[in-house]
Amino acid sequence: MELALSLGDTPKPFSFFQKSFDQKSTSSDPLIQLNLLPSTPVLRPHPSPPNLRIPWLNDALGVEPARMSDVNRFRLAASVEDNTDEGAAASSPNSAVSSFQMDFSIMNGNGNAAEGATRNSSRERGADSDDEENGSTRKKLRLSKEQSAFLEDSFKEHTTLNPKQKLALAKQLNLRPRQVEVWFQNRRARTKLKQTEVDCEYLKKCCETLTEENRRLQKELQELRALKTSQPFYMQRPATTLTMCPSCERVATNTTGSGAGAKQTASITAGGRCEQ
DNA sequence: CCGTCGCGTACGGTTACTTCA
DNA sequence: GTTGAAGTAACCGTACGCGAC
Repeated sequence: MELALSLGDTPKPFSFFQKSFDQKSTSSDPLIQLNLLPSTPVLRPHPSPPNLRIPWLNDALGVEPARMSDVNRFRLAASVEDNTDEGAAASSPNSAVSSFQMDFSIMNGNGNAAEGATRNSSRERGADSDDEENGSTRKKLRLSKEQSAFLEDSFKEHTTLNPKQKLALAKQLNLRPRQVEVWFQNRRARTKLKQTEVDCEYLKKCCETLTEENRRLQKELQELRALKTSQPFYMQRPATTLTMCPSCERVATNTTGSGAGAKQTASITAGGRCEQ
């Protein structure tokens, strides 16, 4: 039995980010890709919102910037300074995303406007009262489906982010770089957890197979012993040895003569292979 | 060349919050 | 309306790599 772990398509080159970011590539990132998810085309339109703009991609494609009307946009003004926690790189004039805006208004899960409003309000609350106010309480805001989907897409491209990529993503999704960072950390953890579950399942199957094989061998051994006791004339026959065939792993007799006993199992040739 | 210091980041573990049945 | 489980954003402590000194 062979159970190969194939958890996704072959690792793709990091074309997505690499295009616009430093061509020299921050090679400090080991490219280990665990694709547990079904393989998906890199530039598929779904589930990314239609007017979600990938700056380094859309710039190349000549796509118009989208307007942003999601509650998260309220963070935008602040987020520019907000990037204080990650340095000022985000406000770099060379940043490909400096003028980027996005529109999350079309989304909000399940098409449920009320739920969306609720989510948004809670998110807005969290966002508005973010780190500035009381740094003591932990705020947890739910990422929108579109934000999550976009992060997922990015994750499929690369499971780790260099600072530029992080800033760009943060800006694009109107999140703090720290949020993007945390999301990727958690996502890697989830991937690893899933991988562990898959491994466990595989080992479990292996265990079952070995148990079954053991049962079969025990039974075979028992039969051979029974055969031996029921046919005492064996003792008078020339010496017979039991040999395991290396190719088919079946027990075979290696006897110097022929007889009733030899019919029960295969015989081993000089080359050590059985002849069945 | 070697030690160490600071910085950034990844990771494992945990907590706190949200959602849903 | 309440509750428990599941999912996940956020945090903490630690380890490691890397460049500067």
